[in-house]
Amino acid sequence: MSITTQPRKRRKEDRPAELMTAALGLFVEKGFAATRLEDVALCAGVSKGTLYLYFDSKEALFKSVIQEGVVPVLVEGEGIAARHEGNAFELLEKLLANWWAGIGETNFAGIPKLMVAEARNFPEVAQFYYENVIRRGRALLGSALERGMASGEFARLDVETTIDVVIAPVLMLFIWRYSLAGCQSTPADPRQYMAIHLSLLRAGLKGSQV
Amino acid sequence: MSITTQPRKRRKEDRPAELMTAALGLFVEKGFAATRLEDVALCAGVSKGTLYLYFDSKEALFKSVIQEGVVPVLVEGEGIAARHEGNAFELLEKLLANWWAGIGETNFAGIPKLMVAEARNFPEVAQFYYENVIRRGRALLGSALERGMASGEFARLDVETTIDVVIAPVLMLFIWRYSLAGCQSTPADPRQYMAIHLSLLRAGLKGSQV
Amino acid sequence: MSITTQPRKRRKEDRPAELMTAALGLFVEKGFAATRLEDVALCAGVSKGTLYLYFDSKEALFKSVIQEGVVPVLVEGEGIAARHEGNAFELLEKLLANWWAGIGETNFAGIPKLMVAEARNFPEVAQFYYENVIRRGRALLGSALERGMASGEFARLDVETTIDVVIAPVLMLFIWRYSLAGCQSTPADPRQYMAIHLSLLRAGLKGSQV
Amino acid sequence: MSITTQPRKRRKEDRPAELMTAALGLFVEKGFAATRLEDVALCAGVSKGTLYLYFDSKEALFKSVIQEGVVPVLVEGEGIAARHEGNAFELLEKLLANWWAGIGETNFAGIPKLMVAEARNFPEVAQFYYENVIRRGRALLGSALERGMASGEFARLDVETTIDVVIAPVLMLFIWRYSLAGCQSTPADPRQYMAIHLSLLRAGLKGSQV
DNA sequence: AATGAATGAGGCTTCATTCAT
DNA sequence: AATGAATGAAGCCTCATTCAT
Repeated sequence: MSITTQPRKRRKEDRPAELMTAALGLFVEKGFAATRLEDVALCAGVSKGTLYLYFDSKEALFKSVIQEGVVPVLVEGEGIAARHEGNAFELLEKLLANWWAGIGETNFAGIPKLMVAEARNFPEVAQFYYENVIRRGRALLGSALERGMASGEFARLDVETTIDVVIAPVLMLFIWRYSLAGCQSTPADPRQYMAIHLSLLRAGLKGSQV
Repeated sequence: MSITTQPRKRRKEDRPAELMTAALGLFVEKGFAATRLEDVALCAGVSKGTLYLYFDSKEALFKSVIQEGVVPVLVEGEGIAARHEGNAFELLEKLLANWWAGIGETNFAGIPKLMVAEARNFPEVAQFYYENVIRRGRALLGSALERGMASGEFARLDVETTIDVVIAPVLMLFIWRYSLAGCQSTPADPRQYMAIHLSLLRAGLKGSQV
Repeated sequence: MSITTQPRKRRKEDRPAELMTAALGLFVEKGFAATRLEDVALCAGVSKGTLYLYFDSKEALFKSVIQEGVVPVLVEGEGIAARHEGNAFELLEKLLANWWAGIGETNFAGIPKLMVAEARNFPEVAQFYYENVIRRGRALLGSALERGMASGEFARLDVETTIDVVIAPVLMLFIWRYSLAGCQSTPADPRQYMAIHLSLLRAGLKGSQV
Repeated sequence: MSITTQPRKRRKEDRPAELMTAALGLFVEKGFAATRLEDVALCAGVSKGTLYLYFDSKEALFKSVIQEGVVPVLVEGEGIAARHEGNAFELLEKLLANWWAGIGETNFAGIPKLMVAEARNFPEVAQFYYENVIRRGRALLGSALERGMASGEFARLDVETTIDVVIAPVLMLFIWRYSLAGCQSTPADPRQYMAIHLSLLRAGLKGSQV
């Protein structure tokens, strides 16, 4: 009939996402252990018990947050790579920009910090994250680097390690934002940070020919 | 006069350091919240109560671990910079190599991960860390970059942001080691990682003249 | 007119009985506290909320299970006693056999265990059970014993206490079945158990004359 | 020095026993689920946390209560049987009297009720109880019965089942005391109850010869 | 009549902290 | 200085109960 939001029915379907959003916000803010489920519930506007209608335990909630939160972001990047036709460095730029834009505006940007902090306490989750996010993201970057090396646009370097070096400053950008940002220890202007990172890469990766 | 001189006396003086070493190991392994003081004590071979003879609280222990653990490392770097006479990039190389060598072999390398994970839960400690480690380390790097820019060896870039970009891969190297290393998601060969980082920097920072 | 007459209507009237049957099964299996209403509902094929349409609370359900479940069984025994014409021991045999047969095949046999376990937590229910089941059952047995003592068939013993002794092995038979039966700690052959009990009674109760 | 009870040291050794005594009292009174650890602690004069210095969990406490509480009682009985020289029925009398006296004065008498109520919820404990208490107790009784049957003092009956019948009234005596005693549904005079039980047995077991 | 999502009180358990020895 | 038994606040989790649909 009207737009009035059948509050009951709609809730049922949206609840898990609402809860995971609330949980993500607190997990990236305080870490897993220091986050109280009561606060997650409060933050989502429900009671403590409601969490257990959708998640078996605090740990299960944590896993879900990680597992649901990050995979979609990579799909977009894979699409960009598939459609790209210009040179390799332009692809790199696009990928990094997209990654930064797509994640950087949301709390998903806090997941790297969260994984870094909790990987050892949740080996299963770390394994999942490695298989489904890290490995896939690296493959994406690696294909761009190899494209450039094949065409002579980039110098020949060890690809795997170059991926590490290329990706590290972007990860740190996100990590800083969720850790020491309060101490003004973070790049004041992320755009400039990315620009310099890319300018270093442009010159640093350059191969023998154009 | 044997080598085992006054084992008692020595013990007493070493206690705080022993406790901090044990604590560091567990903190960087499991994080602050997930570390139990009982395990710290066990690890140091003392009883739980003994910890409180030397530290007022778990948080005080944490602060001490951070505060005592990292400052000394910087002094060495400052000495290197003061004595250096070659070109700026060689200084950069020395500083990064020294930092990596001096910290990389010990659990101090886990402190960046620890700070990243706990900065928001312990703003005071983060502030201390920022003032005494980050700011000082950045000043060190910044002076090397400025030296190179002044001489025309490096291109002119925003110094503060360039520091971020230069330092990020080194920080990530340490962070990886204490988080996802178990998933083989860490650079297999740190030396090569550092080499590529430096090679990218060498070309990327290069200014108009030598 | 088929046999499946008005399935709706019938359902409605049977609900309480269905729920009580489900509850009895779980109560005698796990005890009152360890039985979850959700499981009772599941077991009866309804939702949790439906239970509250018929019973005010878990305790009310418990009371109903006890109260509805056992009284009918005694009526039959009272009828047997009223109609009996032979000697006292034959009546005893009939009563015990009937009791065992009438209860032993259903989950009602679990009620003694249930009452034993929960009597102290639910004094009201215990009181009800005592007034309506125990007292009545004892009166039945007592009249048989007194009949035998009056005729000289049985020796003169304290009637109340003799009732206890006569009834205890039968109660234990039921209790065992619902507790340690899994450990093969229960009489393997209830029929033989009852036979021996009766044979001991026959000789033990015997008075000066037949 | 003096009798003054080094409260600290002595405590350490006595605590488990104190806690188990308190727990036994509440378990037999209210059952496992309905007993709150806070009450156990209160009852033992300690705090909630102290329980966990000695027992891993509520269930572990339960197991300990059962396991520590009952075995010693059987040893005495086995000694009596070994030393007995009279006829079989006198041995039976001694065993039952000893069992009743040794257990009947303490809360251990509540353990049969406890096991009956919880056996299905704690199969491990039930198994332990069966192996270490029931089986052993039955062996004891069985040897007395067999001695009597061999000498012709007792009639030949199925031994295992006869054990059940002999033991059931004693078990019920204890069970009653911890369940429906409040309803005056328990034998008013346990001594008379035992006397009648034994008198029924004496006549009922009697064999062809004396 | 029936549902099942939501609630929140209550219990088990952990662990930083204290203190008598 | 050192111990380790004891504490109790705090958090996770369960489940009887409610109520809008």
